[in-house]
Amino acid sequence: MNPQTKQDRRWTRRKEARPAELLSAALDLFVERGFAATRLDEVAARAGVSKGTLYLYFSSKEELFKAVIRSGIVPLIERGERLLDQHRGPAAQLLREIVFNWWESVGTTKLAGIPKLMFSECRNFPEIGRFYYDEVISRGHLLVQAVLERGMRSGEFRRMDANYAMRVILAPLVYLLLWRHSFDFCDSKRVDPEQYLDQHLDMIIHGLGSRVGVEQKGRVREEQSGVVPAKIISIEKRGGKR
Amino acid sequence: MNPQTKQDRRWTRRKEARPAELLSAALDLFVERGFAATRLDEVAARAGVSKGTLYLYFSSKEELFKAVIRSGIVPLIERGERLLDQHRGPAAQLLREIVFNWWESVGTTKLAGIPKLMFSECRNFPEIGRFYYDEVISRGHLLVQAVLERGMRSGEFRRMDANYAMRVILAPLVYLLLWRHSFDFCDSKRVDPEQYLDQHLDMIIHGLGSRVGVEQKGRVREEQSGVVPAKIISIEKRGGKR
Amino acid sequence: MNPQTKQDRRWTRRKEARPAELLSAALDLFVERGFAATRLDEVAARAGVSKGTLYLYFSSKEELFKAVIRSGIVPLIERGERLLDQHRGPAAQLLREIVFNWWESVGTTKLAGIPKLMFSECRNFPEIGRFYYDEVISRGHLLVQAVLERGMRSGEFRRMDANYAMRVILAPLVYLLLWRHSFDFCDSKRVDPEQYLDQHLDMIIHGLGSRVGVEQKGRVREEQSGVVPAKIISIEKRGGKR
Amino acid sequence: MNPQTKQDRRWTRRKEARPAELLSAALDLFVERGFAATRLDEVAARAGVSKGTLYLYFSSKEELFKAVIRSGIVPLIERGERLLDQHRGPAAQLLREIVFNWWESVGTTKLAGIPKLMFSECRNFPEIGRFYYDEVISRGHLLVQAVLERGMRSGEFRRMDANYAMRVILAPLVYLLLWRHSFDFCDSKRVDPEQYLDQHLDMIIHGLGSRVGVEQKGRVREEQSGVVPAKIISIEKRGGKR
DNA sequence: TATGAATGAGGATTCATTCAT
DNA sequence: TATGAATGAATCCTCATTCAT
Repeated sequence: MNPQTKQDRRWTRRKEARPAELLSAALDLFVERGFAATRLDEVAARAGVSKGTLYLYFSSKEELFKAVIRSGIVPLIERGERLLDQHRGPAAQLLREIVFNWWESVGTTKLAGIPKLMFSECRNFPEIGRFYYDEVISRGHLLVQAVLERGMRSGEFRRMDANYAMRVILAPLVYLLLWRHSFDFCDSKRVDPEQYLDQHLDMIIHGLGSRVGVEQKGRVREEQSGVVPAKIISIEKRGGKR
Repeated sequence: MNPQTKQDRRWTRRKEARPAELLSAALDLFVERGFAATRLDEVAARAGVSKGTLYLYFSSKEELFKAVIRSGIVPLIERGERLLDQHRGPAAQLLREIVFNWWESVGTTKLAGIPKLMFSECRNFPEIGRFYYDEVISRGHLLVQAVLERGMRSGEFRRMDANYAMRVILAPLVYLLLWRHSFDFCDSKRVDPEQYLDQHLDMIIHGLGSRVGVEQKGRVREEQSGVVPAKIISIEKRGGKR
Repeated sequence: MNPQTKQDRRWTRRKEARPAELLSAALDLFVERGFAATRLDEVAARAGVSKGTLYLYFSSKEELFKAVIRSGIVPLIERGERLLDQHRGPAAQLLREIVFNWWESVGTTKLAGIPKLMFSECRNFPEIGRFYYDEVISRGHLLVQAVLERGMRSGEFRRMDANYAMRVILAPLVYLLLWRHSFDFCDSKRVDPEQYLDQHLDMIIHGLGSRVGVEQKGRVREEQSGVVPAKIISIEKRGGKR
Repeated sequence: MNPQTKQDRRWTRRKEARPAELLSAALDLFVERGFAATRLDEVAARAGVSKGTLYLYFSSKEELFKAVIRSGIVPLIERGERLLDQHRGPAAQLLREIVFNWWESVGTTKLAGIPKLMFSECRNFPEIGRFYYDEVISRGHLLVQAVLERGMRSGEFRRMDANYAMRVILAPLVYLLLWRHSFDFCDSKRVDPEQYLDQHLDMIIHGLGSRVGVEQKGRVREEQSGVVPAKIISIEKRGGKR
């Protein structure tokens, strides 16, 4: 490999790498500041190029924004969908796998900022919002709902409205990402994401209630004795109000 | 009382209402568009005054923003705290009460937009973020944590890390507000908030697991003895990775 | 008249005068430099306001341009059309009147720059070009054509293609304006517009031909007999080429 | 001659043609859009080269502009001057010949766009304007003036101020070019240039007046003897105003 | 207190020009 | 010689802020 070739390659790589570098810088700043408050100067500076260069690759700030979103979502859901197809075994296990898989492939990467960004901006860019909804959110919804339905069919989970249950289950996952890109910096108690996810899964599967006693069903923890009349832990729905 | 007086009074009322009208208009727009993308022109127009008038009440856009946040949070938590103090009975009941109370007093009002706003902007206004964290979030955290701890002390709830459990419980509540101010408009399935909250409370208390069989169900943790057919619903933690 | 009133009036006048001042400044610069090379800063500065003020009255550079053209053409042709309606007497006289009237009301004012501007820019702003064509040029054409036809009907002018004749007659008039806004500054010989117009009218009416013959004078119509020693001044058309 | 050589030759020809191709493309665009609104990108694209290549031949946009003008004017006038030298016969004939010659050699080529360009830009590039004035305009002026003077000396034309007459005669010629590069596209009536030029020459030579009477030919002016129904066609100068 | 005209700093975007290949 | 990626000065336009009335 002669120097010429090396040069070429570096130059070429450069050119091919540019869009990705720019998208990365833009993602950071959009997530941090929001669309409007992000200056293209800064994006360019962070990517190590001049302002003008940006326009060689993206024709406007809004196009850059769209590209950031588009480029960030491609693989997000597919992995989960594959897991759903392949998994044999308890639905709870599948759920756990999906959740931690998602955390690894999304939660620990920069892509984790995209939900924060989309929640902030989807009103200003309804078109992109809808795109994101269709490509990511609704697919995520379907995925979790499918898991729930599988569990209900098998009798592993009790019967419930899968749509609502799905939303309640997803909420803490997405919320984790939102939190980490907003108030986390105020939070005196460092939250360990995996422990948080564990807690979430645990609670979803088992609930809060302690289930001692014979018939009872919960589970028992070391310290807990407790003869608990289970009624106590059921929550009466309030009288029909509203 | 002569007409003049009446005029005066109306005028006065008007004058006194101004800041509130402005704050209301500003809240709407900040929530909808974010801080940067909100124009003071529009705020003024929506409040029915001229742009100049805004500056009689708020010395800058940022001050207006602060005022919006400040004015929006005053009563948010206090009600919950009072409930905590006064409540006697099962913790689950208390939790349910707090949740629906919060929904009524916050979720169904314009104040529901503030969390969306704060999540979007707290990185741009760390000072306000911290203020909001201290005045609202951490108090909410403490409140829920207190409920959990009460439940655990009484044996109604099983033992767990109250900090993590609290976060997992709060997440779907806040998430509901965020959703309603962002992607809700894309959502084909209209989500009924109360049903959603019901589902959330139910799942938190009882978990997903079906309680059909007699003995069935619980689960056992590694260290726990117990002859449990628990495999079915227990979720094995993945091998230590990470 | 109390001071208050005076103040008001000055203020009011100011506000009402602004657009006109801006249009005037813009016309100057557009004529001098063309659309693209005119900076709005300069327009504002020449009008004695800041850049931002411009945008209170015109929403973009192009709108300003349109407004300049529109505001400049209103009265241009009407006077001529009125003359046409009212005039009794020889068509040549009418023509002369129209020409000098036009010179006075347009040629000696800033409006004289508009044709130069439109000739330069009509390709870049075809819509405005067409507007100008419809409102000004075609009306000018019709006006002159009407005069010619009146003269031909009365026998004062000889028969000819009124469309072409009209164009040939108008050309030097418009050209005078174009010249004065372009090369005039290079021209060592100061050209007196009125003398130029005189020469034009004279030549149009009488032609170049010398009147050597004695009695000479009248005129002959094509269909009219007449033994004409016209060869001298007639120009043989070249052999059919093209 | 081996293929290599052939290649070379073609290549060379290519290389030598480059500047001309660039000038041609630049002329088109400068004429169509004006100097400021023409982008070098487009010039290069139209010439089929990259933007960088342009700078191998012209060191700046302004230099390109100058080159366009310079290269476009070389032969414009010379032909007319030669005609003047060689012509024997009536001045009117000479004039006709010059006009149609000019039309053929300039009016029907791309060079016809240059006057439009110069009229638009000469204020922005006074130096080039003066150059153009000296090299083209003033020579054109002298040429026509010479013809007129020859005609006056020979008695073919009547006495008049040759400077003004020259300008009046030239105006419709130049105007034709300007028109064809500006408003022509709006013009519902397609104008045939040759017919236009014919009409122009005819009118200049003979005037508008109908020539009745037998011997006829000229025309009569007030001061001229002759029992003339001249009032009809003479145009009274307006009373001294201005 | 209320207005709204005026301001000008700030940011998106364009494009002539440079330069490494 | 030819390329086209990169640059950054220049310019349009926005909008928070001021201020005379």
